[in-house]
Amino acid sequence: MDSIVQILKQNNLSVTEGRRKILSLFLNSNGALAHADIEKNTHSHFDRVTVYRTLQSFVDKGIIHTIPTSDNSIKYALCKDECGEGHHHDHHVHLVCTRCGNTFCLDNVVTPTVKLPRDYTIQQVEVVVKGICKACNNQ
Amino acid sequence: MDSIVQILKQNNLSVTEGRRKILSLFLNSNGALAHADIEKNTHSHFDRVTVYRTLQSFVDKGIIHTIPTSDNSIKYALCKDECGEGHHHDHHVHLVCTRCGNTFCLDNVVTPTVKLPRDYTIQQVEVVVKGICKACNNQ
DNA sequence: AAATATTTGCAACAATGTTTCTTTTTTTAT
DNA sequence: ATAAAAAAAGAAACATTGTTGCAAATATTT
Repeated sequence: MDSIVQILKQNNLSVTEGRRKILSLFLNSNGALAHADIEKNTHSHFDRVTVYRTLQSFVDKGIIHTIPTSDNSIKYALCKDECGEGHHHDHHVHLVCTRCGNTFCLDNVVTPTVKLPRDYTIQQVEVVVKGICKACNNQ
Repeated sequence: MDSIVQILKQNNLSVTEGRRKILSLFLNSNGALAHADIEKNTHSHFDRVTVYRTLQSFVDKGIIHTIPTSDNSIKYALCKDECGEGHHHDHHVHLVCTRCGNTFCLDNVVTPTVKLPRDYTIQQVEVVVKGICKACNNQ
């Protein structure tokens, strides 16, 4: 069985054309995708609402996660295995390439420990690095 | 001379009612503000466009900086002295309180060093911590 | 293959952000 | 202090992004 179908079934999502297509976009992209990227890649074959709902359900199931940005466009990227429904473990660093504009999850870079004063409680740490990605640096 | 007027003049911005008011909101708020917060605090006394333009000019001049979020609402906070026109040095950590919803710049917490593989270049590191702020923890 | 459950697409709406142009306000120079 | 020049504000129109309710279509279960 197709690994795309497998992922959907494992997460109790019915297998529909839209979900298959959108999930495959994530699997075949090494960078993060925004709603607009998906619209573009599918040539708006799916209703905008469907795309929003699909992304939301993928987030809910822990298949993808959101990446914070400063430019009012939520980006989404595949989660690694440790993520599941209701709990995300995104202990990796995100890189926004200022040359090509793509966003990547640096899965091998561990989020550094942040130490806050005693009267704060840490729940989650997000690190977004702006810089130049591998591909852009090597060209 | 009023410190608000002083800041505006130092940055070659003409002193208008809107800019004075919006800058004072930042000076009197310990957390970050979003466009909507400013609208609320000014009772929409200024045109929406004016607020957008004012925020943009403050960012351009290095008076405030944006904070990345995952929820499509750009937050702005005052910059410390090291920031100037064209270059921001936001080497501090941002805390989003999951209880009160406010966002704070933790100016005394130093951004941890992130080490990337050799073929990446780091330009800026943003750290956003989700957790509980001081005030919420002490109540 | 039929019944049930789920998802999709559509329409309408709400919020957020941008652009152009005219009027008003601020600054500069006299 | 005032007139000229420069800058900013406001208004209108538009673009983009995201949400909700509902009927039609598709997927799953039996």
